[in-house]
Amino acid sequence: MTAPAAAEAALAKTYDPAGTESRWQQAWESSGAFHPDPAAEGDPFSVVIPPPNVTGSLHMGHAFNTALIDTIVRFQRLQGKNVLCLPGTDHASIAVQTILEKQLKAEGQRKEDLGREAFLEKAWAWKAESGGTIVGQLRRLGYSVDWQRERFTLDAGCSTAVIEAFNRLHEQGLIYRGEYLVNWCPASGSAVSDLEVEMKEVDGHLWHFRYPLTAGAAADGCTHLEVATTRPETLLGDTAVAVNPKDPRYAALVGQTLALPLVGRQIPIVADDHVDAEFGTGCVKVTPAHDPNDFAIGQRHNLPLITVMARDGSMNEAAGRFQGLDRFEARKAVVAAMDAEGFLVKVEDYRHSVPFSDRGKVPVEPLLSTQWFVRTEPLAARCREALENADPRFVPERWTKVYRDWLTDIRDWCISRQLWWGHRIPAWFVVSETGGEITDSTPYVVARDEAEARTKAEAQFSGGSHAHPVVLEQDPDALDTWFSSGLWPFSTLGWPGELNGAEPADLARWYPTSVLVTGFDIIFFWVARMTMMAGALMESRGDASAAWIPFRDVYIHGLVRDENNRKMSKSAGNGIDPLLLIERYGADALRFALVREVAGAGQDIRLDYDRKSDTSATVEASRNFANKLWNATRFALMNLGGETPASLGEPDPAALQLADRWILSRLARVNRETAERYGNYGLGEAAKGLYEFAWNEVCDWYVELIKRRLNPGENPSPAALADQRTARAVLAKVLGELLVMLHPLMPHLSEELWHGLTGQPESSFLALQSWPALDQAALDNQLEAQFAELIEAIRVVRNLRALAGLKPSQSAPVSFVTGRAELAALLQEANPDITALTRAETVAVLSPEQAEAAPAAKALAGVSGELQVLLPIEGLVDLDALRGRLEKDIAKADREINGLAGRLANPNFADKAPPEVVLECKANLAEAEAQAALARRRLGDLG
RNA sequence: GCCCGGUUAGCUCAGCGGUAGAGCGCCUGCCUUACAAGCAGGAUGUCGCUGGUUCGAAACCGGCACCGGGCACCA
Repeated sequence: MTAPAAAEAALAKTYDPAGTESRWQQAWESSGAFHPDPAAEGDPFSVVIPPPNVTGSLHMGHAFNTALIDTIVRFQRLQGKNVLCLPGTDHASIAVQTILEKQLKAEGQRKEDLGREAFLEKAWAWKAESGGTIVGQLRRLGYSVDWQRERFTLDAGCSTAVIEAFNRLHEQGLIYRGEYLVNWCPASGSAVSDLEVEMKEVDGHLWHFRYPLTAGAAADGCTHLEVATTRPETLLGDTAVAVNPKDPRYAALVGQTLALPLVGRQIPIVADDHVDAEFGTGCVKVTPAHDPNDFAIGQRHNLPLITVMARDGSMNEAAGRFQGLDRFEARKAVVAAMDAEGFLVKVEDYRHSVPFSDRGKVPVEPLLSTQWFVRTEPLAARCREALENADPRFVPERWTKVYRDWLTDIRDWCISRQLWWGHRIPAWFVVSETGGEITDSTPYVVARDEAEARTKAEAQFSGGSHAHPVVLEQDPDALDTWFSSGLWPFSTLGWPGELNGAEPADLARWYPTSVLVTGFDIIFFWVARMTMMAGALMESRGDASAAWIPFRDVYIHGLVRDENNRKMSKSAGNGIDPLLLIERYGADALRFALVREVAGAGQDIRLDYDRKSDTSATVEASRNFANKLWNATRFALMNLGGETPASLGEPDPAALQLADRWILSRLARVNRETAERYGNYGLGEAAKGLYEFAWNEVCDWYVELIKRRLNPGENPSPAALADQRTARAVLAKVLGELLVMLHPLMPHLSEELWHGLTGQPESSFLALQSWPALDQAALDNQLEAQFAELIEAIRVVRNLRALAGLKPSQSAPVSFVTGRAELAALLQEANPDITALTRAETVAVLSPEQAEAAPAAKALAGVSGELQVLLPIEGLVDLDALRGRLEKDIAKADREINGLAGRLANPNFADKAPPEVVLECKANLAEAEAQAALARRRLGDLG
């Protein structure tokens, strides 16, 4: 019993993806199909996936990203490349810690109650659960990644990489520690980077205050300056008022002092260009410790920094009587006090933007704090240089500018976070120097481990002797998640490897990676961080940017939006669980739907979805396509007589019929186009092209055309049997190659059907086959054009039959009239096909002369080009419908004649347009005129 | 304020110099032995507005309008 016969018996009428998908997922994984050997043959092709955060479960955006990456890597595998697709997850320091703290809070606890160690245990437990869910979801999508190489940004290997990277950057002076104004998130109790701050428009107020001059009154009688602020509580930390140096109103006052209300401090009036004389009163209160612009003014004028707020967002001792109040209460209290003491001039409603913390969802507080920073400009400069060689190459190209602009005028990156979950900073404070405590002035050493830190510290602080043992304490802070994510393309490949050893095999083989596929929303967070890190750390690979840049291409895709065009996100609560759609329609259907929607260059995709029923018409359409392929294969299995593409062999070119040559030409063309599209990130076009070829050409026409040949009936002649074999061979070839081409998009279904069709054992995989060779010789433009005419002719007949109200089962005679010998020959050759596809009683092909000579019977008539189609079925004809049809034809031809004639009548057209365009235009005009004339005559015949 | 997308059939989108397209939805007729998750046929558009370039513009250039996004930000 052959495999196909078994499959035939097993094939149900409709495709049921559930069992099929899990079966192949297990077979691929257990066989190690996607576990490549770095020593294996084939050009390397590698992708590291964007590691999803272990913050819960995957959403549709991940499914989209997965569908794109998997399509690409599966295609490259079919191209014979040595493909590595490496999976993993991200520890998402701040996001996960926020979730855990929220959980603790619900239980009435704080993390401090647990202690660091117990808290981290909880975090690892969370990671195990969420990571497991995510990995399960990725498997359900059929992701052809190497699970044996799965990584986590906080695993041992990544930790080694992070420590090494931190040390090297520190040694190169690219990491420093210092006190600066940072974005402080009171909700998470940590500093955050500029990228984690989001400006939001809020309705607030602009309070106008009067600050009195210390000197009483100036020469012009002025006794005070008026300032306006949106943040009254910060006035407690004011150390100056600034005016524009060119502002004549205040020129005389610069250098004088003001008495700061409520506080009484004397503060100077300074002149600074930052101040816009046109805005408000032209006077700005300056709070260097609580505002980035004021900080800069303070630097320029050497102003003191007075911090009036604590890290939890409450006012500190410097705030005097306001100490202990939360910042928002303090705001009210300060305003009330100012009003009471007569300093409040007025309050205006004012809409302005306020920086919010992405995670904490509260306004961030610019706060003076000692933190670790990465000096970004030298790293960015190296990346900008690389960009001159198009490293990396962005697809679509327009993202290059976004990336370059961000790398220009970049600010230093604050990398320390006051968090526990994450990579602990590999710096040790020599607390024995500062009385056992970490203060801003405690010296520190950066090292790879505590032993190395001790050696370094002893060398520095105890003269190398053990007489005065140093006491070390590791920095309690953790690193920004993106620090470890920034190392992802090489930390996952084994970097840094053994000390002084050769490069790890994976790194040597697969670095740089071939392409990074990700959404535009993390170009700054992630893409640029990776290129900057690589620029500093991959120096051993040489100076040429192509050697160290972590990916040759960056394929940027859009976001998945919901049915209301909103970005799908967990917080908005409008996410769609991919598993729901997978369960309903299958992973292949979901993947195909997502890729098919992507066609445009990186546009967002809108996935239609009915939340009441959990259905999606888009995904359903793809499911239907899967079912179509299923049935096409089922048809083949029922008609190949137990043979396979291999046993049938290549069809004999001499035996090919018209339809065979046509479909083989189309197959070759689709092969060429599809390979090109897959290779150029034209994934949506590849999907659409295959969909149309499979459904509209193979199923609708080719299969219908060969049914007759596949079933030669009782006692077939040897010629009929030979022709049956030819049709079988072509069908098997077309279907077999189509399945290979579809495999990157619909891996499970194609794998299943390919096994059914080829009878290959379970241990052999379509996923590891070769892309079908392109049959150049089969390409035939002229044939494809002719065949399109034949299809059109058949359509006209069908249309006329529909007009006549003929039942599909009723047969009717058909006549074609054409003056073109080639077309006549084609129609003759296709006579049996036409008969079959139009239920023709007889098919006659006549020249115009012959038609003229014959007595003009009442007939349905239609035209296609200059071809006339006649259905002489007097009596059955609905004359009005027929007239309507002819009038429509005439109107259409007339419109065309008008347009074409008008164009030809324009002397400029004949002079300036290319000759072939003019000729084509004339030909089209002649045809349209002939068509109109024919239709008019037929209309006249009807009386 | 600066930058980037988008505006084409009821919906979702392709087309990006030579006579307007697909899928879904809609209408009509069909259970034709692969598939009703199907087959055949059909209807549907001042291609946002406005100038210009061109023999010819949905497409190229300018302006405008509206929608979406990013960056910066004046207290």
